[in-house]
Amino acid sequence: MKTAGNFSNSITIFEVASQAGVSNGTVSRVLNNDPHVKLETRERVIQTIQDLGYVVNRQARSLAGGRTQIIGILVPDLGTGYIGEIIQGIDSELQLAGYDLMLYTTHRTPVLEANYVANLTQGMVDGLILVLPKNPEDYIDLLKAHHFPFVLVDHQGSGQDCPAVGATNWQGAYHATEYLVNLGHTRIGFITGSMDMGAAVDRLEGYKAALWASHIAFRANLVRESTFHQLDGYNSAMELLNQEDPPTAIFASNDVMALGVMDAVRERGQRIPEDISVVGFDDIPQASIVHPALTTVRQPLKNMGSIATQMLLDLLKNPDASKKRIELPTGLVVRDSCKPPHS
Amino acid sequence: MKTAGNFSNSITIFEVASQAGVSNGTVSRVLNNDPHVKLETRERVIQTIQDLGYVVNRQARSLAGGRTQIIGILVPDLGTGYIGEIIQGIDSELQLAGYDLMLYTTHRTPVLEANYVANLTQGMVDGLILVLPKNPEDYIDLLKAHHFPFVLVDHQGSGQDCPAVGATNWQGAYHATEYLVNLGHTRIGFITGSMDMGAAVDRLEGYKAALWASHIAFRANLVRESTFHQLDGYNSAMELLNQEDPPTAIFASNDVMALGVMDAVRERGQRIPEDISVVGFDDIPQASIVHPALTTVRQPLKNMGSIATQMLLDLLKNPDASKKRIELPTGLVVRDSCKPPHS
DNA sequence: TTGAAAGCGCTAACAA
DNA sequence: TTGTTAGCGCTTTCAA
Repeated sequence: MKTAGNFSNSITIFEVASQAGVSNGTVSRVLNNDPHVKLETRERVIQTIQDLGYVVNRQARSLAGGRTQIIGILVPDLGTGYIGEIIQGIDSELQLAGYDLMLYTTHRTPVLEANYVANLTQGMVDGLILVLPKNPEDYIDLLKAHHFPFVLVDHQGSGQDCPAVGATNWQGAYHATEYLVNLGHTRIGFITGSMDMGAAVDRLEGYKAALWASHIAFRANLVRESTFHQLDGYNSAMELLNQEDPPTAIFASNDVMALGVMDAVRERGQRIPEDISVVGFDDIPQASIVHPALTTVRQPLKNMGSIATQMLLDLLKNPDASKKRIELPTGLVVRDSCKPPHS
Repeated sequence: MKTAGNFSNSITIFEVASQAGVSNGTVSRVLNNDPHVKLETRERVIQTIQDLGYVVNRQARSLAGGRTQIIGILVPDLGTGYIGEIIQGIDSELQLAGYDLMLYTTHRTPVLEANYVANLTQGMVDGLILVLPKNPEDYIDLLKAHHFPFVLVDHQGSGQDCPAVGATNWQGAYHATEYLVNLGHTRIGFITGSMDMGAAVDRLEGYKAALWASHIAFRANLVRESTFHQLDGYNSAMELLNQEDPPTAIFASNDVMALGVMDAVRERGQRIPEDISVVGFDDIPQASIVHPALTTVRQPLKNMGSIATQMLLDLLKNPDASKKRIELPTGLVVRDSCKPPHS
């Protein structure tokens, strides 16, 4: 069955060749920047290409062993602005380099993730960007063994030594906690993310370290293990605030949970920041929109996306490029959700 | 140059054929659900496919005139949750049907848009979903002439008679305005979207109709032409509120602008909803998060995405399927941003 | 510096 | 019902 859709009038490399009075091989060389073409010939071919409005057929190129000029990207989902920001960074960089983007959502299903990886690497894409992969161990070895170019975004590669870009989670949490301490808070609640993710662990450690540096004793009852989701942020905050001697400030491991915390505080009839200070992590678009605007640790999400892409494109050009992990600095964005505690 | 990345051990249709003791043609038939295969043979082939872990090479299939099982989707950008919601609907439906998704962002550049369309239709994808296209006139005729399957999302095809899914903009605006009128408002400000988009026009008309039905005179000075962006929503609101005899309620043509309106109201030291009521349009995720939660007209974005996808897949199966426009109902979501005007 | 030609893995027409 | 084979449009050797 012939594809219903193909535009039939697409012109091929052979038409270009005959128009320009050369062979298809020469056109191909021009297309691929092969230096073995006389300048004059090259120019004539390029002119013909433009005149005819020729565009390469990527399936054919790929099939013949070339590249697809497609980068695959695996994301857990698209629900939060968080992922959207990262994709934007990836997308703009790819567009600059003339690559296309194939998007896969795994919905946090490890099986899907592994399947996609297997499929994509069969020639569907030239490289892979894995955003917040769930079980990278399952296939990273495979990817490495086959020298398939890939970059991880925002995953703490535990021991796995491979190209990745992340943010300085530990430092970010440290600074935010320090900021609250400097405001005068001593009972600072902390809500963790999913502790199976390295980023969540690092943020907790940053919090602990800042307390320690300020000679404030760590109190386990001020910490709640949670999941990065809004409702769990809400519930954790409720638990934190309902105990005797409750915290005067709450630091949530991401903005989405901080939003949940704000709901909880309001529902208890308390005010932000007068009664309770709230800090988040990520700086998603909503953070500046909520009222009061949320003080949070900024992750340079768009940057993380574009830098990961640059790393990948480098890897594509030069497979032996150094494959190191890059940590982008986080920064505290002070808005309106924190104040000194009232005695 | 051989692709650096391809997993080299990928097995072909010929290996499957020889393992199963049939010809490649038969395997191909099984792969494409051709009925002309003996049941027994089919089962044997399927078994071998599974045993060998064979997956089709889509470039080859496409090149040979088959389908790619890839759907292209063109979106203006990824900045707002709005587009993300639509993509989610598309994506989940595609995943169900075993299609892959190729994502293109046009950044509202008509040139890019037209280029992409031309490229994609050269066999790169089986069908196209155009989300909020900017200048569809440029290529819709082309697509139609070549019988290339496509669906428009949320664009008012002005006269163009082609498959599309949108929402009932007129009705939504009518209801929201009516709601404000019923609360007792008579001076209702309105901020339009980009008037080159059909949806913006329809919303304005809905607003006018509701006023008319309530015997409230339309006043041009209560309307500001704007662009769907937050900052313009803010500026328009400022203008609206700074005139004498200002509105007691403002209806913005989308949520993002409504957020801008809220900023403006607050900056003027007024309260929402006590002093000024605010209504938006879309029901993006932020709408329920802001404080006070925004009363808005819900567009079933995710649904629009999935229904558009279903239409496209239908079109793929049956190119003669009816190509009509579908309007999904909008609904008013009442939250906390409106109150009767205080005398 | 160029041309000729052999595939890449698949589909689909044509035979058998 | 099945096998055979000619492409699809390109890249890339191998010769010239």
